[in-house]
Amino acid sequence: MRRSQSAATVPSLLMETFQSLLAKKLSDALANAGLPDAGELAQATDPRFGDYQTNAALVLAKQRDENPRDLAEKIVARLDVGDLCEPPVVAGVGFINFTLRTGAMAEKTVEVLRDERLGVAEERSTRRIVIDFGSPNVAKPMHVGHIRSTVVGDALARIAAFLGHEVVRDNHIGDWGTQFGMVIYGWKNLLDQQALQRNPLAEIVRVYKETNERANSNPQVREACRQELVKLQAGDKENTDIWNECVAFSMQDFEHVYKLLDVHYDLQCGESFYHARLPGVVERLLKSGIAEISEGAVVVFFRDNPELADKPLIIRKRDGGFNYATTDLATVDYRVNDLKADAIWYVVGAPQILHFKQIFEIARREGYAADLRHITFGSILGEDRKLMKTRSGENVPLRDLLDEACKRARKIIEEKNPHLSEDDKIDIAEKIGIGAVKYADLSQYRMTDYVFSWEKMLSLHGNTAPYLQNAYVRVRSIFRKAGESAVATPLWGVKEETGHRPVATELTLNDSAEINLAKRLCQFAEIVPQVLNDFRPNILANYLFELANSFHTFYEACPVLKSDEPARSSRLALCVLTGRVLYRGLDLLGIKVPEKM
RNA sequence: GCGCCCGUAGCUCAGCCGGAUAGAGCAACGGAUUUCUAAUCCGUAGGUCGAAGGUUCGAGUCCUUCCGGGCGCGCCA
Repeated sequence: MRRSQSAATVPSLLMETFQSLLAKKLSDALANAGLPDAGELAQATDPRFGDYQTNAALVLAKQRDENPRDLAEKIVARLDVGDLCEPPVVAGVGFINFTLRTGAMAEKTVEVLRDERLGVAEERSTRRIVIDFGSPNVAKPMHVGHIRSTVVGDALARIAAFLGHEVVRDNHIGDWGTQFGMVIYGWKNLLDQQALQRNPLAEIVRVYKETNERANSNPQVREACRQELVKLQAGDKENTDIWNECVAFSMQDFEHVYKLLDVHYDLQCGESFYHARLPGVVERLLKSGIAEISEGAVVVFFRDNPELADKPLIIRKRDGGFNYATTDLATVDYRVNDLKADAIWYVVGAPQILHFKQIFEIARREGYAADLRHITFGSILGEDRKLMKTRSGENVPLRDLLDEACKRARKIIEEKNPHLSEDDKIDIAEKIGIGAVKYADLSQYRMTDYVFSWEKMLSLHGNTAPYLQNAYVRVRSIFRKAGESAVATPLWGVKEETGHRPVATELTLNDSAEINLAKRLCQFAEIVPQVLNDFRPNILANYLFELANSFHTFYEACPVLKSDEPARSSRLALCVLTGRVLYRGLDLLGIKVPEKM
């Protein structure tokens, strides 16, 4: 039935959204009419149908083989919603439409304004969720391929945490692959110490690539690399030291990027962390009969699962080595048994769907109860609609990409607002540039491949970060202009997100732009929990875009500081709340706002 | 061969569990600036939702087949 009444989303605070209030009233009316709960109560699909609608009568009519409009009338007769909306009307084939009273909106807006959480309730049943995202590889620079995982994973983590879940952000770094044989061989034979001093990671990448080329054409080199890997895995001192240094250099590069992106991890348990646990995993699976020996390797078959029947999974190679799958199984075990995770979310690209199906299926057979989710996403494409690469056909380093974003943002700032101070320009360029890159990812459904375009993501028009940031800047500008006079009593104990306190105890909404804006502001609390429904940050992004749009319309139509009371105070309050919702909403997406731009 | 994902306006994309006459932005065209940032707003135009069947009160959404694109399928990660 209605999402707003499902166990996961019942508000635990006193404050409730219009949606949940109306859902309850509908539920009461249905009970009153001797009918079971049915259908859903949702925001209206079109303004012509009012603000909320329900299809309860349609669903019930089908179940009971009755006339939907008659049923709708029956339900409407028992609906007691006079405090919230105009009399509900039956429309179309049997929808019931609700139009909020302006007074109710004004009251609700004040409630939201008073609430530190902007009306967003914490989930009733919270869980410990390990979120696996980012996962760069050591000895390779982070590139565009990592950005979606990092940005989407971080946003989901922020949102889940805000909703009250206990979130563990885990960076599953690729620090133990077979590539290390080549890295170590290269380190020993090809390393240029001076180059290493200048740019460590670049030098490591260089020797890795060169070794790779040699290994491809020379079997002796390939064998030498394999030997280095064997030594490393056996704990050889020299190779372990080299490995440690490579990891440290790589981490420096990651940290630089994470600082720019404002991404933080609670845990960075890379693949090497699980190394010692791998034999145990294989033993356990063999013992339980889930795995078996086949052609010298240890393999899990899924014979009773039609989808996986012809897709076995190797967990120990014929040569005795372990692989990616073994590590992932050890990781599940650690997260469930040691970290006590109720859920694990893997924010990993779509190509690995099969792999995670296999892993999850094995976890299920082993009896792990945790809720395992593979949150997939599509690729970032270049203007040619092919996987985004540099001109020479290589992956685009993330550092370079982010630097260019800031550079381009800076250029626009120079054009639009040259009188800003140098410090401001640097700060704003970073917020706009990074924000634009992140928002481009988050504003789109994660499964769609999308075309990367500087021009589009940095545009001030349309669904972009700068457009949203500009709405916030306009709010701030009003308050800068207003100065202290706008900051009056009573104080509402609101956490300082914008630095300004509201100035009215009640709102008078007259202009349609004011009403629209207030309505949007009340919807924030209805939108945020929906994101986790199907892991879609773009739902929040789209909402914020519409909010910014409503605010810009309001801004054009309704002078704030120049208007007379009570409109002035009301409008100031709308501005405060818009600023706070934008700030908080963008923060949940991991995007910062500048004060000026 | 088998499996997964995608196909919506000229372009980039929304449209979650099936809801009413399919929506934005860009580009195009026409307006608005004695102003709290025009870095904006208002308006016009633009569609057989890849194709064909099916399920039902109702399908962009679910099922089947086909077409087109991407990805994946025993010792890489």
